[in-house]
Formats: sequence, C-alpha cells, structure tokens
Amino acid sequence: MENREFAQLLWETADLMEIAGEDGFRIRSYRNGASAIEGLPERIEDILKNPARTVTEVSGIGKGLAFVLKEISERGSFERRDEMLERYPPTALELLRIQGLGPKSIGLIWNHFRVSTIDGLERLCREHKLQTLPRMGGKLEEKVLRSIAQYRQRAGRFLLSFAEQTAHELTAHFQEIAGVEKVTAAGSLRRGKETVGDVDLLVTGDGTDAVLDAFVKHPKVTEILVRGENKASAKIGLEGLQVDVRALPRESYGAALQYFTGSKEHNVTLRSRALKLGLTLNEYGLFRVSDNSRVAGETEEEIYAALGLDWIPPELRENQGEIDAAAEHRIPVLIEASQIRGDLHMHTTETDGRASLEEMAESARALGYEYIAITDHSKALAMANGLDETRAVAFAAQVREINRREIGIHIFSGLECDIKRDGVMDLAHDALAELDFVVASVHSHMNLESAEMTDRLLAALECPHVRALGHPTGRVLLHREGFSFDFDAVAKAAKRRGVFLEINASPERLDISAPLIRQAKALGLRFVISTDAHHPKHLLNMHYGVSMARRGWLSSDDVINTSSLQQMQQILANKQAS
DNA sequence: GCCGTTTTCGGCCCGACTGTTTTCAGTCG
Repeated sequence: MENREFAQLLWETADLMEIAGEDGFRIRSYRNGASAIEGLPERIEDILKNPARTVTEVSGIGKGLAFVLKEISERGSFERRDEMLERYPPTALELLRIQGLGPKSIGLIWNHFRVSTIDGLERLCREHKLQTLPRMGGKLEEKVLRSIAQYRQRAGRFLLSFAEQTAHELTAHFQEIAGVEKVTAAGSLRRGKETVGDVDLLVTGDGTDAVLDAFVKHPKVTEILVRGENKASAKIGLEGLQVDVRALPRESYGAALQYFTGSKEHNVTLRSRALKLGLTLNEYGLFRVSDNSRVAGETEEEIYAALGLDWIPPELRENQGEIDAAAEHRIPVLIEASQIRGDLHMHTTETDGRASLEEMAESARALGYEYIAITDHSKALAMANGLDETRAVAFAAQVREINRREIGIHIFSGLECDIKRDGVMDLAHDALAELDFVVASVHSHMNLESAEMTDRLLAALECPHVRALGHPTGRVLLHREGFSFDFDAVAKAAKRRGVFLEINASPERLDISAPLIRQAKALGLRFVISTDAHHPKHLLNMHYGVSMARRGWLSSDDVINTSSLQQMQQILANKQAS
C-alpha cells in the first residue's frame, strides 16, 4: 500500500470524526499524521515491514497512529474508521465540499433527516425543511442550492494556470485605482500548487475601499458572497472561481502575506512555535503575549527571523519538514525559472504539433534558450501520424544538417516513444540509437493492474536508448488520476539505468507531483523539466514545471536542463552503462 | 491522539463575517 492511500484513510476518518462531533484535538492528530505520511520520502509500508524500525520515528505519529497504520497495512481499514462508517455513510464526506455547511450542520442533518447525499440535501432545501433545524434559515437554503449547482459543475478546483490568469487580470485592474500601492496574490496560487480552490488578493494603500468597490462591481463578478469593511469575496466568470480581496494596513502587509499564503498546516505549526517563544501570530503581526507589543509584521522575513527561522519559500510551506529545516538553516537554494537553458520535450507538425520545427526553434531561441529537443510521437500514436523507424532516422539526419547551418540554437533529435502494453518500445532499438534524446511515455492501456503497469515501466527502462520517462504517472488534472504502479520500484530502476524523470510542465498535467519528486530525489534521481509544447506559446509554460520542482525541494543541480549546451551534449553523449 | 530546554499531564492557532439571534455558534480561510 502506498503512503497516499494510508493518508487518504486518515483524512476521511478525521472528517467523519468531525461530523460525529468528536474531540477536535484528536481529529487534528489524525490530520497531522496524514500530512506527515504524505510528505514522507520513504514508504510507510517499508518501515512497518522492517523489524529494526518503528513508524513512531515519524514526527506526528505516536503509539495510537502506529497501531492504526499497522491495522491498515494488514486489512485495509481500522477500527475507528469502521465504527465511523457504521454511524455515517461515506457519502456524508461529499457534503463537506458544499459551501455553507460544515461538519456540525452535516451531523445535525443526518441525525434529523437521515440525509447524507447531495441529491437528498438539495431536496431538503427545495422543500424548505432545512430551516426547521436550529440556526438554519431561508438564506442558508438558497446558498446551499447555489453551492450544489457549482459543485456539480466543477468539483471546486481550478488549474493553476487559470487562477493565475484571473489574478493577473484583476491585479492589473486594481493597480489603476488611485492610492493603491501593492496588489499581491497569496494563497495556494503563490505556493504554486497545481490546482487552486480560490484566489486571495491582498491590497495595501489608501485606495483600498475603492478597490473593494471596484471588485464587487467588476463585470466578470457573477455573485457577491461577502462585502465587509476589509474583505470582499465574489465568484468570477461562468466557471465560478472564488476570489477574496483583502484590504490591509501597510504595517501588517508581511503578516497578512504570510498568513494568507498558508498553507493552513504550515501556519498552525508556526503559531505553536510563536507561543513557545511567548509570542502570538495573526494576520496583523507578531506580538508579545505579555504586553501585546508588536514584534514584527511589515515583512515576511522579519516575522520568520523573529521566530528563529530562515525565510521559507512559499512553495515549501506545507508543514512537511520546512520549518525544522529553516530552524537549522537547511532550506535548499531552490531552482529558478531563469536557470532553465533548454526545453527537451516538444512536438511539431510532423505529428500532432501546430508549428514547424523551424518555428519552434525560433520561438525557443527568442526565449534565450541554448538548445531544444524535438520529440515527436512514435508510430503507435497513429492518430497523431507518429514516426516509424524510417522517418525517425531521416529526422535525425535532417537535424544534423540543420545544426551544421548554425541557426542560433542547438537542436537535439528526439522522440517521444510509446511504451507498448507489454513494455516493449514502439520503435526498433537501432532506430532509437540514431536519436539524441528518447523520452519513453505511456499513452495507452492506462487502466492496467498496478503490478502489470509496474512491469511494463520496468521493461521500458531496460531499453538502453531511453533517457527520460515522460509524464510518469499519466495524470490529467481534474480529469484523470495517474495510473497506479509501484513508483518506488520504477524510480529505483530509473536511478540504476541513469534515466531522468520528466517533470511535465503542461498545466493540465504537472506530472509528477511534489511528493513523488521528493521521494525520487531521496533515491538520488535527476530530473528534466519539459513543456511538452504542441505550439510555440506552450514553451511559456516552463515556469509551472519549475514551480513543481520547487515544491519538490529541487535545486538547479537536480535538473539537467539547467546545464549549458556543452554540458548537455556531454550528458547525452554519455549513454548509460548496461 | 501527540508531545515535552518550564510539562509524562495538560496543554494543543487565530480572527472576520454571516445568519439567526438578542449574545453567539458555525463556517471559512
């Protein structure tokens, strides 16, 4: 069983316990444990199996959770979870996604009406039965109905790229208002998370009231949720992305930025740390408990410093070891987008791309890149007119010819070669040998059993010409989970074979995720960040991949396409031993 | 349920806003 699955069971049990109205601190312990497991670079299962070790080594796992993890490993569930599922049907968890209802209300609704589904809840609202419960009224019924409609439309999350675009638009609009000083996006957008639930915009200056006004009157606003003195919330556009705009006094800008950047778990741990130092932290600043005097608040750096910590890059703020690392000056120097010197995965009109090789090369050169690899599809993707052996060999010759003309950027001949169902590469080895950079990817039969998929990937990695594993989990954000396989085994094989793991920067994929990046880095793997561009404008997606790499604690050394052209030529000339 | 340079017991993060109420619980971030 994978860490993600252990964590999932703890998360959902914690939610059910909250609905049952159990002790909040115990619930928090379950969530802390789940979070710790998700961020752990090693497999829980391995620790459990090793008699010389114990899972209580993991901070956040004590005797109680150790017992729970053992039980999960043995039979896939545990006593308290079973008990909770006897009291509440699992569909009740879905109700937590409906805005306006929390665990207390969901528990109450279940106890009174035995309703635990979205459809049932909708009926209660339409028949005005919800308002017969204490502290519930007609406005709540309306709000819940609206929330249900939106929930059904899009399950509440948005792609990072979409949220970023909305934030840019509003920021530009607000900055034209007189008196506005700073407009900054906080929240999961600032942390570079692959999907975003809502956008937080922080505004300072004298024009903040005008900003809140301009915001709620913005033509794209479809529903105003809150309009207070310091904060306004509204849904934007048909998609219903929620945007929160907060007006702040200048002296608490840093505190608010810190507070609203989150994550929630990071902040909780930070505030505990503050209390131990006799300080209290909120969105207005850091204060002494004894006399309420201000210690810090204008910048994030001074807040972290007052807590004895180095400044922590937003991408790391997930309460997964970054606070201890900051206390011990172990925060790595993270990779920056400006350090990327080439893009090693893109397509052209030769297969399913929208631009020619020359156009892609020219766009990459304009971005200041030193090199690119053209990696069109292989013949298994017939729909995309994938290359067969003859075309692949001819392509390699064509690229050698272009490079002789010195066009201002070096081109590596590449291929995104399909991994067939049985793990065999789509093109013959002697054709692959002609190419500089072969990316191996799965595009078919994604629903194999985990063991079969693992064998398939392991077999592909044995091909001596494979240099990178493309979009390793195959996930498509908000649409499709990644396929299941033994990541640990595959990563170890990739390490042994000298194969690089791709961090696919396409905003719909962002594959692999930060926890997997950390897990792979712990095994000593190196990475390549690639856009998988099918159009010149997609080359600009590189920074999303860099965000993922940063969330995975990577430095420039971990990523091969921060290398100079000369270094890259050496890396690619050095075929791995086999 | 976790944790310990004040603790093996007694703590455990903080505030704004809303709706339904007349003093506050629940939700949200």
